[in-house]
Order: sequence, then C-alpha cells, then structure tokens
Amino acid sequence: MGARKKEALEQFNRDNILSAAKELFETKGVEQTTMDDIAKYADYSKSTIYVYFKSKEDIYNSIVEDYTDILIGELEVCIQDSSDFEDSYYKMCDCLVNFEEKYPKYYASLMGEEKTTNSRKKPILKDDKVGRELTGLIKEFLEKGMATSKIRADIDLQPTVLYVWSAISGIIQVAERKKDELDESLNMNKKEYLRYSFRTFYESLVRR
Amino acid sequence: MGARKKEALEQFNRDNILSAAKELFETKGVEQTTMDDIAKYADYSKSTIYVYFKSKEDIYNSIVEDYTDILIGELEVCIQDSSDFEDSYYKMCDCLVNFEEKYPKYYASLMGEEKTTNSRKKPILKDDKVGRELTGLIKEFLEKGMATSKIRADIDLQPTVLYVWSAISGIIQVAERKKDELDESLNMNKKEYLRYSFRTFYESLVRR
DNA sequence: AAAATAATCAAACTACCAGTACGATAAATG
DNA sequence: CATTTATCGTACTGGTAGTTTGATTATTTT
Repeated sequence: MGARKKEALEQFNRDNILSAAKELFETKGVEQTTMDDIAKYADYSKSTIYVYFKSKEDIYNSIVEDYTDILIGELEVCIQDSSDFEDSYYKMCDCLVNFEEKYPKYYASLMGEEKTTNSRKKPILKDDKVGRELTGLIKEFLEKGMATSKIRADIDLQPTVLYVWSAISGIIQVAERKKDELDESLNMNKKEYLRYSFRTFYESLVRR
Repeated sequence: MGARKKEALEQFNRDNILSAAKELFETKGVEQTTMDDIAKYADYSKSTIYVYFKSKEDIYNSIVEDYTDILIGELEVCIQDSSDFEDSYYKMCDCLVNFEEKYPKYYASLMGEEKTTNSRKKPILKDDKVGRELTGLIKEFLEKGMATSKIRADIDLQPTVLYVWSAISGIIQVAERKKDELDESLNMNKKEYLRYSFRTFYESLVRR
C-alpha cells in the first residue's frame, strides 16, 4: 500500500472517529460521553481510538478546530459579502449569536471560556486560533468603516479591535446567561435585548 | 451542650474545613485538590468532611459565596464612597480587575464563566447571586449618572444595566486572555489596554 | 501462495478519585 | 455510669481515562 493510500485511510479513520464523537458530544454532552461510547459508536476498538488520538481531550480539540474553521468562514462571508459597514456589523453579530445558540459548548471553547475537558487535569492553554483570526477579521471590518468614514479616522485601530471584540462577546455572553431573567425584569426576550445592545454599541462606534 | 454552643462548634468546623479547602484550591488548583487532601490539611477525617459538606462542589460553592460577598462589598464601596460618577466608574472597573487578577478561578465562577467543578457531572445552573446584586449596583450607578446629568436621561435604564455590565466584563475577560499578545501586536501592556478600553467605553456612555 | 509485517481487536487491567459504609473510639450529656 | 453523639480510620463502590497484551485479521513482500 502506497504512502498516499495509507495516508488517506488514516484520514478516513480519523474522520470516522471524529464524526462519531461529534455526534455523541452534541447529543449526550462531552463529559457524559466516554471513550468506550465513542469506540462503540464509531465501530472501532478502544485501542484503535488511542492509535489515532492520544486522549479524549485530543479528540475534543480536533472537533473544536473544525468548528473554528466553520465559524471563521461564516464571519468572513459577513464582512466580504456586504459592502455596507453597518450591514457587516449586524451580520457578524447575528452569525456569532447563531453559532453560540447552536453549539454553546464549542462556542465557549472557541471564545476561551474554558480550558479543559477533564477537570482532573490542569488546564492547558491552547493557542488561540479563533482569537487571532477574529482579530484579523475585525481589523478588516474597522478599516472598512474608517475608509467609508463611518467611524472616526483618528481612532487607534489596534486596541479598538480588541475593544470591539470585548463588547460583542461580552454582550452575547451576558445575554445567554441572563436570558431567563430578561423576560421578568425587562420586558424583552433575548433577541430583543441583543438587538438593543448591538445597536447601542454600534451607535457608540460610528460618528453621529 | 446547649444548642447555641453546638451551633458555634459546627460553624467552627465548617470554617476550618472551608479555609483549608480555600488555601488548597488557591495553591494547587481546585481540580488538583482531592477530598483526601482537604481532610488531611484541615485535620479531619474524610467522613467528617462529608458530615459538614455534601460534596466537593458544595465546598467550592460555599467558598465562591464568600468571595461573592467580598466582591459585592468592595463594589458597593466604590459606588457609595465617591460622589463623582466618573470616579465611581473607574473605581468599579479597577475593583473588578483586581479581583480577577487575584482570584481568577473564583472570578470566573462569579461571572458564570463555568458551571461545575467536576466535569464528569452535568453542570448545575446555580442562582446567580453576584449577577443579581451586581445588576442592582450598576443600576444604582447609572441612576446616579443620570441624576447628575452625566448620561442621557432618556436612556432605557434596565437593558442598559446589562449592556454596561456586558461591556465591562467582556473587556476584562478579553484583556486577561490576550494579555500576552497585547505587548507584541499593540505596544501596550494589559493595564494600559484596560485603561484605554474603559475610557473609550465611558466616553461612549456620557453625553459630550 | 507463503512468510512477514502492520492494523485492528477484545478484554483484562491500572490508576485515580468522589462518595459511602461501617465498626471502633472518644467526648459530651444526663 | 450509661447513653447518646461526634469523630475517626479504613476499606469499599463505582465510574472512567488510559494501558497492556496477546490474538486475529488484512496487507505487503518475496
């Protein structure tokens, strides 16, 4: 068997394991899914799983990476697909919110809200791929806003990138955490609150 | 032994266990601290530990509650001690940053960034005490700002409370996560970046 | 096709730790 | 002193990540 074919087979096995794990993680939850579960569902023996992945965390991280690429891709579309600055902004926000609602666990990992799958182990700081790519995207986004004179041309671009990112991710995080209280205390559902917050922040960003 | 004395003794034991756990959690990390560790360090048998606390999570939550009270107390001082709106704002921000740096793990719990100590278990949604009290504090803070005409009197107070909270906590969270990249990409350390962000946000809040 | 090599398997096993059970001791109470 | 109550120590249960091993099956080489 040529090296080429062997590689393809290995990729095939890895993919099988990953998609089994992905499905189990989404239905049962990551912590509730055991390595035996994954092995059984993917139809490999546990030992073989450990040939392809060195730990459960390794599997989890691979899946997170997949989702990272998906999210980044979607966000790129938001920025590139629309020529309007304001439009890009709201599309990005929606995109993030949708992603958070669909895959809260992965979103949390992507956003660095958690560090490890196994609380018995010391958290491992992974290199923050989303973080870096996101920074690039938001920079691009802000440059666009400055070029079309939507936002002040004299702002300090670099720190503002992080600042904008902080606000948006903070808004999403709090909205999710408080979604149940929103109805009672304010007369808003989560969607309405998000719209309000994103708009308020947007307006604080553009020149009026 | 009177009921009074008995109660005092129980409190004494609980406190001993809690402060041992607190110390171990801070030095070794929560996940790396076993119940046997706590028992040994507090000088009780493990069985006795389980008389006073029903689980490791229970211990952890009690400690989080203590820190909650401390943080809330400090934040109250920030608002009540200074008559100036802007001053209150920056004091609050500093207070939160200091707390985050001193007790990152507890800060994360307080802020709802994590749900459980034992990743084997399904996360338990606890009632969000800090969240609620914080909301109250920020509301008070914003009312002060409106009363002294610092911020627009026509803003919708309730959602703005959460909005402000989102931004501040988002800024702190991102600053912490990116502190190493800050030096390279921008020429700022974390403190400088925080100052910049808090100021930018403050200015977006007040009428100019 | 036979021999050699590599991939996969099943199942038993280790290590770890939260939480429990239980009988022994020590301390307070009456 | 007798009884109740708090504490203790130790051994145990249950669950799960990760390992080991020797057998089995598939693939490659000669």
